[in-house]
Amino acid sequence: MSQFSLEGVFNDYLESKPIFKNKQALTISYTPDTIPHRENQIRQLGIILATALREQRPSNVFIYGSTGTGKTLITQQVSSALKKKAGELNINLKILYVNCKMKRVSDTEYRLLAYLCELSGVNVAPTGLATEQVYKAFFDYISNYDGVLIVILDEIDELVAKVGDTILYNMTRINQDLSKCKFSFVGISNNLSFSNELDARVKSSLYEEELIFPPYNAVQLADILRSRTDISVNEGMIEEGVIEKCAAVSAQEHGDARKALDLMRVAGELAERKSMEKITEKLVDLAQSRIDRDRVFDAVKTQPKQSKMILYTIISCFERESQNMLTGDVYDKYIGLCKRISIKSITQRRLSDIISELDMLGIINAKVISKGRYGRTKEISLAIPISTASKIKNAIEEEFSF
DNA sequence: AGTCCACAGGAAGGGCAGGCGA
DNA sequence: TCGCCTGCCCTTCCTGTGGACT
Repeated sequence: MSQFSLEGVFNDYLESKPIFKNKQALTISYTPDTIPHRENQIRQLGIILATALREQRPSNVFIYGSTGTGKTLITQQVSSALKKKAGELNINLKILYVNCKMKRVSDTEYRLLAYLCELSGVNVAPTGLATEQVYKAFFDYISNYDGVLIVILDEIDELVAKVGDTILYNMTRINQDLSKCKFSFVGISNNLSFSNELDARVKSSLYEEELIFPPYNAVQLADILRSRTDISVNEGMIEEGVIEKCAAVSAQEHGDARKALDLMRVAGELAERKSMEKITEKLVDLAQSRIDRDRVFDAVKTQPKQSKMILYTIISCFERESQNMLTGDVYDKYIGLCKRISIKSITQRRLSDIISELDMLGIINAKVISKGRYGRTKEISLAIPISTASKIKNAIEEEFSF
């Protein structure tokens, strides 16, 4: 048996030249001092919100642009600058930021209101009360607040998809009953056609001002990457062409700066792990498949048991036959599996919903097709490489030990 | 042109768990 | 402890549908 030496692993690591000097600067939680190619948006948002510095109500703003175009970053930067200035001028300004995509924050109207109450320092039970009561608690707080209050709802499209737009309607009406508080509202959305889904009344009040964040192109992404790698990666650790490659890959994915930063960070981590001297283009490829795989694993992990069983069924069939399946086929196979391992099965109606959910997560592709006389159904295929799918299948097998 | 299949997917509601106030 | 509320996962019942077949 060969002798494994942990001491050796540590020494190798310590002897190799570190790739990063400040890895944090390549994560989304990092707020840089300057944001390249967004000067215009920063100025526009600043002008709109500056009204607060005269203790007047800023217009409601709606911001939209694809993922990783700097919407959140810029909104946060402008808000903190505004708060600082308001502090200097002794102006009462409160900004409540909510990311509607966060689980257990805005899955329901109730939870969002409870979260807003929590941010405002109002004590509200996380469940158990009538929604009306939580509305009242929040509105009471606002009516008594003497100053400017700005609520920022990030990923507002997710909120509306989950709970509808009633809550937005109620929020936009708040101002009519306020005397002391100046209340305004910033909505941020990834979905460019989001406004079409809104009630006309909500739209007219929410869209007092509109800001658009166009996707970054490859050249701009390379600039952003350079400014971040300057502070995060040690000099000479990036092979020529790597920054351009990360930028090009991300530019193809709707000009997503977040993706570019992730690629660079993961490629750097891989280089450190492999004790390599530089981040190479090959590592960027590897990083990309690693990121895709992790995303899928995380999505599957949080699914309920029956979703996992259905995904298991689909993957098993693909391993055997590697051809597209129909809803009916999946259901038959799923029932067979449930019988074999003696678990309770769900109905085909529910299975149909779960298939749509797995489709939305990007794990499978489910397309509604008509086979004429032979009915309408969904054609299902895997949206991830079969090697990743097999790993997921093994993880599910282990979890339920069958 | 009408029929018919195999579902899709909306609506309503059941059952259970978790959490709260009285 | 009890009643009440919400969230989640699920069922039942139902209507709608695209296009091959007759």
